[in-house]
Amino acid sequence: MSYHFNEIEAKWQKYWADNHTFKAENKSDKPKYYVLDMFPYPSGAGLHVGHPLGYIASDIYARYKRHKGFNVLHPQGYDSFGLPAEQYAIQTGQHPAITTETNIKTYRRQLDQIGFSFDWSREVRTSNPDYYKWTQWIFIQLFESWYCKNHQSAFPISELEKVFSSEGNESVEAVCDDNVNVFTAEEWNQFSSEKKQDILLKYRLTYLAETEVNWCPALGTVLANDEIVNGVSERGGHPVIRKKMTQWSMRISAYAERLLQGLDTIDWTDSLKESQRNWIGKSVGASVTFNVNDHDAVIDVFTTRPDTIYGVSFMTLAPEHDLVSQIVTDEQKAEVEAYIEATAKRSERDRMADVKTISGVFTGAYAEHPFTKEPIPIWIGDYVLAGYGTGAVMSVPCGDQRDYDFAKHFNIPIPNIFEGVDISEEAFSDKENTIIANSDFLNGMNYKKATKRAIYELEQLGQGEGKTNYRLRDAVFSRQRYWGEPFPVYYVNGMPQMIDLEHLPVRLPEVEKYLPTEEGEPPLGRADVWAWDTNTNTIVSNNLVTLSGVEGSHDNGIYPLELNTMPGWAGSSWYFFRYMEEAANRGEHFATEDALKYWENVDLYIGGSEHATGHLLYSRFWVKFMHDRGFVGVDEPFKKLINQGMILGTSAIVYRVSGTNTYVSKGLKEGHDVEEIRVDVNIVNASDEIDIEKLKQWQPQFENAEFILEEGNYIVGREVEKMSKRWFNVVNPDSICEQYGADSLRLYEMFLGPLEQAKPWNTAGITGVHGFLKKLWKLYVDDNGLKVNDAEATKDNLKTLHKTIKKVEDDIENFSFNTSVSTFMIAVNELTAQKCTSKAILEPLLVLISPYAPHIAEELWSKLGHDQSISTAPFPKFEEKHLVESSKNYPISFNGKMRFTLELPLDMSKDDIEKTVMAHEKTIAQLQGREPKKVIVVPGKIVNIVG
RNA sequence: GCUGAAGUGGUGGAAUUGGUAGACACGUUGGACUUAAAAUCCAAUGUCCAUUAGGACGUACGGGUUCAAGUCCCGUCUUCAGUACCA
Repeated sequence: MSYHFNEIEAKWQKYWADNHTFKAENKSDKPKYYVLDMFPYPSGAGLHVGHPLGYIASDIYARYKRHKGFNVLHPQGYDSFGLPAEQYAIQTGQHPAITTETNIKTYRRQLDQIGFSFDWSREVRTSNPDYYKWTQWIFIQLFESWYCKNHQSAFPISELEKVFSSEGNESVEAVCDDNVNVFTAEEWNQFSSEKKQDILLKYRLTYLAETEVNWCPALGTVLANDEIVNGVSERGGHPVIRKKMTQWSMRISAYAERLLQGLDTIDWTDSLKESQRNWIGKSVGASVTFNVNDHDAVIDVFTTRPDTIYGVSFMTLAPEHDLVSQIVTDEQKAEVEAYIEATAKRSERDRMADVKTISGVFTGAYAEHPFTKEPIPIWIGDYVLAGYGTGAVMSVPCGDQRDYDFAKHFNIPIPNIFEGVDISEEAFSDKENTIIANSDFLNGMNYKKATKRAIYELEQLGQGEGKTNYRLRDAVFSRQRYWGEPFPVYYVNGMPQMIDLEHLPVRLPEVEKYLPTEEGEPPLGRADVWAWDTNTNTIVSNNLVTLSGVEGSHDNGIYPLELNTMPGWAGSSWYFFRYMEEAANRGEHFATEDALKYWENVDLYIGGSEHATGHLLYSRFWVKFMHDRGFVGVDEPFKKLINQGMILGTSAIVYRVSGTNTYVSKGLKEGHDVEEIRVDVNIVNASDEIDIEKLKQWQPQFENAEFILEEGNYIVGREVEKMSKRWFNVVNPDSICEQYGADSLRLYEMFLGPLEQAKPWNTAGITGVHGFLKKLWKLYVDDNGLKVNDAEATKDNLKTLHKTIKKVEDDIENFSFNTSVSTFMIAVNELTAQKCTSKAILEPLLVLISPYAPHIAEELWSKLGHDQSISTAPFPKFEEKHLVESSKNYPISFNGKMRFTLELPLDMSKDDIEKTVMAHEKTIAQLQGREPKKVIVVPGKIVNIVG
C-alpha cells in the first residue's frame, strides 16, 4: 500500500466538510482561542503560492490549540469590495458583484484543496448587504458621537446638545474643527436648526469637510499621491489639478494619543509598533504666536524647541500659506508670485525628492519677536510644508540644519544662543547637551528648564502655550467609486441626514456604466433610482426630488442620497467581530453581546506588513470608538500579531540577440548584444532548463525562433522579484497540490524558512518534504498493510518521541514552524532506523504531525482504529524522564578550539572530569609537554584547556 | 537622512540562556538495484594543505570583552522593508 495523497486528501476534506469538524461553538467549557487571518481580496488571478503562507501558519496554530484543549475560532471570509472588480466592470460592463462571486468560487476551491480548518459557517463578505448594513450602522454611530478630551472618550452627540443648551460651548473640551465660535446657552437655544446642525457637524467623529484632492479631469477620478508622476497621471499621462471637494472625514486624530498608548499593551513586533508610532508622529513642544508688523495679522507656529526662541532670525511660511498674499510688500510681490507659481507646478513628490536645492523668497514683511520686539523678516520657502503643523516655522538657524542652510544661502544672520558651541560649519541640534546663552532670562539653563520657562513666559504674554502636535491627520472617508459601501446618508438643504437602522442596508443602486459622470460626479451619480423618500423610507427615483429652497417648489420629503462610497478600509475595520456570531444569529446585531463577551478579541492575527499603517491603525481606531460607546468590551482588536514574509517569485529570463529572432543560452550570452525577456516560469525546470517546445507554444514570437543551446539545453537566467503576472513568475498552488499533495505544500511552505522572512519561491526542495511524507507513511504501512503493533517501546523510541514532543511544542509556541518540520524529519529518520512499530510511539507522533500535515495524519489515525477525527486528540505530554542521560559526550577544546570528544558520566565531579581529561592520551598529544595555565570544566557542557 | 530587520557552504536554512558552527533539506559526485528510466537505498560533500594521521582558515568587514563569540560591546560596509524637508 503506497501513499496515494490525492485520494487521501480528497477523502478527508470531504469528511471535515460533512462532519463540520471545525465548527466553533459559542458555548463551551473549554477556554477560547481566536486565530485570524487577514481576509483576502478575491482577485481574478486566484491564489498564488504566496497567499497560503500565512494561512498555513495560522492553521497549524489553530489545529495545535485544538489539540491543546481550546475552543478555537478560526474563520475566513472575503474583503470583497475593491478597485480591480470595478476596473474590470468599466472595461467589460460586467457587474462587479458577478465577477466577485466568480472569483470567490475560485478562491474557495483553492483554499479547500489545501485543507484549512476554517469554520466556513461564519464566512463574511464585506460586499454582502447583510454585512455592510452594519458598516453603515457604525458610520452612523460615529456621526452620532463626539470626543471629550477630559474623559478621553467618545460620547453620544445628544449629550453634547444638552450641554450646549444648558451652558453653551465654552466649557466643552472636545476634539473639533478649529473654526468653532464660542456661544452661550441662550445663543444656542436661539440658533435655527440648520445652524445647530452646522455647529454639531464640527464636533461629530465623522464630518463633512472641504478637502483638497488630486482630480484628474481626463480620467474623471480622484488620484492618490502615488498615482501621480511629475504632475500628470501615471496612467495615461493626463494633467492633474488640485480640487476642493466636500468629503466625509473620520476624526481619527481624536484617538492619536490612545492609539499611541495602546501599542504598549499589545504583543506586536517592534518594527510594526514603530511604524505606527511614526505614523502617529507625536511631538511635544509649544505653539508661539508672532505679531506681523504693520498688519492686523498673526503667525502661529509650532516648535519643539521653545528654548531657542532667542535664536529666531527669520520666519518661513509655506508658499501656500494663507497669509502670504496679505502681507507681501509691493516691491516683493512679483518675485513672490513667480516663486509660488514655480512651486505649485512641482508635485509634492518632486519637492520631497529634491531636498538639496534651497529655494525661497523674502516677502518684504516683518514679524515682531515676542520678547525682544525686534523685527524678524518673513520669508516663504518650500521646505516648509503647508500640510504639517501650521504651515509656518520660526527659523532658528543655529539649532536646526534646514534653517541653517537656508540662512547661509540667503545671507541671513545666524545668532548663536548656545554656550561654548561652534556653529561656523553647521547647526547644533543636540538638545541634551545644551546650555542656553544670549537669551536674557533663559541664559545658563539646559533644554528642559529653558523650555519650561520659555513656555511660561509666552503664556504670560498671551503669545503661546505648551502644545503636543500629532502628524496623524483625519482620514478622508469618501471615495468616488462604485464598488464600495454606500453611505446611509441623504441631504436636506445640503445638510446630511442619517437613515435609521431599521431601514438599513442602503443597497448599491444599479448603474449603466461604472465611470464618473460627465459633470465629474461619482459613478452613483449615474443611478436613476437614488433618492430617499422619508415618507416610505425607501429608495425612489431621482425624478421625484423637488428643488427645495427654490421658490414655488414644495418639499415633498424626497431627497438626494450621497453619491460617494466608503473606502476599502471601512469593511475591514470591524469584520473580526462579525465572525464571533454564528450566522443564524446575525440578524438583529452585528454580533450578540454574549458572542462578543465570549470571544473578546483576536488572540492571534497573521497577515502582511503592508497593512501596518492602514488597516491595522483604522481597525484599532474603530475598536476604541466602539469600546467607548459600549458596543464592544475590548479596547484593542488584535492581541498578538505576526507578519508573514512575502514569497517572492523567481523570474526566468531568455536572451534575445538584438535585432534578431535568435535566443542565446545564459552561459553563452557573453559577446552578444542581448535583450532580456521574461518568460513563463512554469515551463522551466529546477535545473533552469527551458522546455523549448512549450516556449514555442507559449507566445507566437517564439514560434519560429532560433535557439543557441549549451550542452543540448537552453539555460535561462534568474531574477528574484515580487510575484506578479507581468513577470510571468506566478506559481499557482493548484499544480503543486496535484503533483505532490496539499500536505507537501503545507510542509514545504513552512520548511522554506522563518515565517516572518521574505523568501523566494523555488520548487526544487519540495521533493524533500514529499519524500519525508512517503517515509512517514512507510513507518506505518507496508505492502502487507498496517505495520503498527503493540510492541513495547524501547528506550530509544521513547527518547526520540519525547525529544520531538518538546521541540515541536516549543517551536509552535515560538512560531518557528520551519524547524519543527526538520524535527519531524529527524524523528522519522530515527524511528525508521530503530525499526519502530510500537503503537505507543507512532500514535502520539501522528498527533504531533497532524497540525502540519492533517490529511496523512487523519488517514493513518483511522488506520490505527480510531473512528473520530484526530483534530481534537489531546496533544502528547512531554515527559522529561525519557531524555535523562547518564553520560555526556564532552567536547574537549584547547584554547577554545574543539579537538576531540570524550564520553563521560554526567554525575562525575568537576575534579574527576579534569583528572580524566588531563590523563587522556589525546590531551597529552595536544599539549605536547606544555603545562596548561588553566582548565575550565563546565559540567554537562564543555571542557576547555588553556595554555 | 531616519526607523526597523538582516548579512552563516553551491542553494534554502539550523544553532532558544555565550559552550562541538553548518542540524534538516535541496543540489552535486560516486555506488547498489534495473535491459533502461523513474522510484528506492547506501556513501561522500564548508574552503584550503596533506597519501594518511592530521593541520590551517572559516558565520559581511575592522576592532574589543571572555577560558570560550555567529551569539555580547564599539566602529564600518552591504541588502531588504517602511518612512521622509515633521519645524
